[in-house]
Amino acid sequence: MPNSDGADFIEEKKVDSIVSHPENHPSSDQVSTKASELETAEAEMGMVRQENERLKMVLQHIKKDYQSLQLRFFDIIKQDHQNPEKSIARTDDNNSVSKHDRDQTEESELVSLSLGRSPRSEAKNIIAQDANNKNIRDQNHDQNNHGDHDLKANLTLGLGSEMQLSTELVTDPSPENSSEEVKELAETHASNGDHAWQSSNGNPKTLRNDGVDQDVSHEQPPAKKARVSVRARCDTPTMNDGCQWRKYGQKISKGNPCPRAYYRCTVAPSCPVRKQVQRCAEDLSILITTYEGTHNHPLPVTATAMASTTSAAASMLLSGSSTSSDPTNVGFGTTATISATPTVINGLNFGQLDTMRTKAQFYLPNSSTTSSPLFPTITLDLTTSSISSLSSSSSTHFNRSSLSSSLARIPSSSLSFGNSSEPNILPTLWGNNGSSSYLGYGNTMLPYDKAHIGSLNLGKQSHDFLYQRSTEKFSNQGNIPLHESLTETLTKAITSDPGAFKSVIAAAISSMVGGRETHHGRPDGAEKLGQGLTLGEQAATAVSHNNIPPLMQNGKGLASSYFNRLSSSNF
DNA sequence: CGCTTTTGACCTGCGC
DNA sequence: GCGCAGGTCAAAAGCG
Repeated sequence: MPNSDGADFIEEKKVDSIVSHPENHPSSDQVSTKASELETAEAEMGMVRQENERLKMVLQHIKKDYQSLQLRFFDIIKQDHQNPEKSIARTDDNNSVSKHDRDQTEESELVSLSLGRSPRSEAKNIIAQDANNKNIRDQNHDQNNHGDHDLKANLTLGLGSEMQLSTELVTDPSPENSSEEVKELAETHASNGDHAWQSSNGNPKTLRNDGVDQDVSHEQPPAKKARVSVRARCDTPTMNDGCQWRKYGQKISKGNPCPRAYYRCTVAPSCPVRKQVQRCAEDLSILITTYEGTHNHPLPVTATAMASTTSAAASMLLSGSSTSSDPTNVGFGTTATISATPTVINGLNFGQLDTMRTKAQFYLPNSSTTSSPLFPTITLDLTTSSISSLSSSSSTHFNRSSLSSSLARIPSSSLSFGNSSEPNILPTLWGNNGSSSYLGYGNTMLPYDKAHIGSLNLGKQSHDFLYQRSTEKFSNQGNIPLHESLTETLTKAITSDPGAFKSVIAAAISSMVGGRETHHGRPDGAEKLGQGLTLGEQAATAVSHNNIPPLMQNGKGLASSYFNRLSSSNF
């Protein structure tokens, strides 16, 4: 750990110097003046020392917490690697619920990523890892500068490289993927004997029709294709995501009277991206759009947000799933929830009536319930899904995967992003106090013990305030700026730094594993002090960059751009 | 006329 | 092997 109180030590020495070297021949007035100065200095020194002691204690506490959490995290990781089944069983043991509930719990645990604010969550159960402690150091520096309030609001624990999942599995190696990613993929999959990713076209049909690819597909296990499912309230037949689609089929699927429509992207003839559109059986106003694949062509500006979001979410999902070769164990078994400001995407208002509670939720199922086991799916819920409304949902195909009916009881962690309300950029994201990309803690949090929800609140600003700012700003300008708010928020949250986002989620997952064991018997403030999160080194680095890269379809440009703007806007 | 949508047929994978 | 369900194809129809 760094010597964060070094500045105070120097100040202390200065005071000592003043005290030990009085002037040689002072007059009586001068003596009295000097005496008073001396008293003042001594008083200051005493205060400084007191402050030093206090900060040292805080620091020690943080250090202690950090080390214990780190140890616990590695233990958990080690156990999970050695015996994944046991890990699942342990989870079950912690849930004294009905068998039905346990079944659902087995499928997924909830990590809530809250964009905007986190009213029902508390960030005291996050296990974060930082190999070099840099963020701790920075954090402590902030503590010294901002006092207790900011201590609670702006503490961080870094996510070091050790938190990064060791292997990347991106099954959609579209041309826009960076060469580094491709290279990484090549290395990873070469070692895994998985070459399916090498196909430039994820379209199964193409594989069937292409003799060479067909041979490959016969020889190699099929690639896991990530899907990103977006639930949104929408009155129109399809959600206008800015892209150009052509319908190529329609089917009545089991368990849903509404037909499922199949679309493929027609922006480029060879684009492998497809989407499925189906109305929710319970709520016909909800449109479920499932995206598959990544565009291999430049996208219209209006389409970049959604494309980036889905692409990054898919990448994140697949990265998480890479730790297991078992398709039924895809991902973390985790549901990630991202609360965001209410928004309109390309003219479609999501969460019209209950916008103040709009949440966008990423569901990372550990069993592929929404689709084939070959297609791990992440669900982005842009509906007005308050906890209560979700909880009332009956058991359906979708709900089984989303665990919506068990949101309230499943242990979860909430990562709350953003207090930025800068409309020019986007209404909300993980903007902080301008000085860092750290995830602070929100103002209102539900005790972990009550809801089993831990949280990381990246912003302090009221969700309502964000909404108000957004609507005030754009109420007379049509929907265009709001179009971008949520998708961009989510997009940037994910794509700003996929690795960091992954880390955050990993940390959140860690929190809900380790949090159960660590949150007992610890002062609340101390827990908060010791369990912040950061987006990790990469995000911090991204913030510090000044160059703004071009907008790129895969979202990396968006991300860096956003961070640059964040850092320059200095909220 | 060109593009999109519709719709029945076909293919594939999976469970029994 | 059979049936089922999801997904896709492609010809016909619709539309601007």
